[in-house]
Amino acid sequence: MRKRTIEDYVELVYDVQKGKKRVHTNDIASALNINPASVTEIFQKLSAEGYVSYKKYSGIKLTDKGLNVALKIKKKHNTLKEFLLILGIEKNIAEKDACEMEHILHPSTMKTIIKFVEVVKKCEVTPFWLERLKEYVRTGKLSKCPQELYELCQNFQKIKN
Amino acid sequence: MRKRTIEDYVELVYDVQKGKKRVHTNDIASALNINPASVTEIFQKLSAEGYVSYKKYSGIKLTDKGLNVALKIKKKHNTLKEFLLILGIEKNIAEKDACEMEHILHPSTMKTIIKFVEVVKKCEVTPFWLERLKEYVRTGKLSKCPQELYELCQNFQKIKN
DNA sequence: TATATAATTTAGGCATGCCTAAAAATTTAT
DNA sequence: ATAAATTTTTAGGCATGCCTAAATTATATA
Repeated sequence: MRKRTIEDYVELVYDVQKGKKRVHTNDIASALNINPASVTEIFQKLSAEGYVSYKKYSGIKLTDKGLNVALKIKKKHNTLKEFLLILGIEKNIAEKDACEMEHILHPSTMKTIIKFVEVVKKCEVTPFWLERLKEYVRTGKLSKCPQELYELCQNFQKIKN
Repeated sequence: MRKRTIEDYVELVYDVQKGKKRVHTNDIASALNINPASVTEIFQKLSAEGYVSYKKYSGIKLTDKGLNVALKIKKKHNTLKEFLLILGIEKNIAEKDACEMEHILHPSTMKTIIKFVEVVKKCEVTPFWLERLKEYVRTGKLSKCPQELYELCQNFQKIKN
């Protein structure tokens, strides 16, 4: 796996923190399958960089700074997952890929994807292109674009110019 | 930057190798802005894992195994870049994000994206949803879906069920 | 409240991916 | 063909992200 970033940890701490006062080394260690001793080091780093408040032997708690970072990433994560789900990616895979993508995409790419998701979600019917895509993924066969739709697009294109 | 993978190196070697017999440490070092001494180590590793043939002081050359890996990644890369360009992402950013995504996406996500690109490319007109998305990204305003298109989608949905 | 148990931290170690400086090999120019 | 310049490699170093074992602190129970 790639090197885990501060963001990864902050996000995880956020998730674990729900319904708890403080997050302990073991919580993170078992979530990541790493040694509690390693988590202590992570806590020290997170603390040094101001993402958590840390008191020896009593776990950590996100600071405002940490919380903001966590929320920002959670939002990215959710949007990306929605995006992948829209495309028809299987839930678990969407979850995992979103997890990776959230750290690497350029803000402007992220922005476009946010808009993409919004547009699709505002549709009251499943968009035709999406139906067609999913069918293609499923069957390997790409149905022809119906004449009416084709003409519709052409007309709109003309109007635009 | 994230840790560079074997794949990164193989891909780069492939690019540099074009129109040359062998790839030398300096080629890679200057491309990655790292020290030639570090590249020697990379060459040794690539060689040990069978991606390149390596003879001290005379550079490397991709083996069949290495070439296959390179081609597979190049293909992924191109598809992802096309995908991002379709969504309206700026060229340089699409290039960079594709570079990151190519290493992390699940094969099934990749497969869907390949189909997505194919579908859009087969369209003889710019799909309506795409026009609409781009306008939304540009202006922040999302035009209403025209009644005709809406009805069309509804009809197709009915037919399907 | 004393003690056993569990959680946490410290100390020291290992692999990796990079570095610099110096040694070795190759290439170029005279 | 030899000296000078260039390229490549080796050797040794540093940071980082993990590890284990042992020491320390906290908690639970008798």
